[in-house]
Amino acid sequence: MANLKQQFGAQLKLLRTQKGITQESLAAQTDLTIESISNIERGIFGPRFGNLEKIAAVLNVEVKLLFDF
Amino acid sequence: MANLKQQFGAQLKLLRTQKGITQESLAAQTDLTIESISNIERGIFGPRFGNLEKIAAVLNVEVKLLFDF
DNA sequence: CTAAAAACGAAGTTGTACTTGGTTTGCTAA
DNA sequence: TTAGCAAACCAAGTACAACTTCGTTTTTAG
Repeated sequence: MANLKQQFGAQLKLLRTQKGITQESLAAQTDLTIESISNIERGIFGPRFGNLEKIAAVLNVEVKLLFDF
Repeated sequence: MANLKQQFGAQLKLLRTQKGITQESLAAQTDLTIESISNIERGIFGPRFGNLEKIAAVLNVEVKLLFDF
């Protein structure tokens, strides 16, 4: 896989779906839009540190797991 | 420790010093300024994904190790 | 003692994360 | 078929945190 954003996005999608959470639900709980979640998962852009923290919290995983690929 | 930026910064400083690399050298190799490296290590701000990738490459570590705390 | 390394502050710039609005596709089931 | 949900996708604009620049001070190491 090409770059870090794409690898991160794929890992996020994997963890999110494993937990049975929709993009819409994740978006609501992180104060992001569903489009932003979609863009992050597709590797269009990577989240800022503040949002990275929020995402990990909602998924109830350590941040490093999001980079474990 | 308070937030993700601070934890990340501390981990970066630890890994950098362990490898005997100066902030100036890391800055040069990542195309960042020494002040930016300093700010990242002190938790003032977190790096963007592109720079995160560069930093890990210079330190010759996987990105997840920078979040391993 | 000294020189290098790094902290610190303030103020400005810029890249990109993020939004908004809308369309489209894929899936599942009634 | 149709309805409805989840998510991909696209273009264009905004916002803000990352990043810079310049200068000074403090800490650390030799």
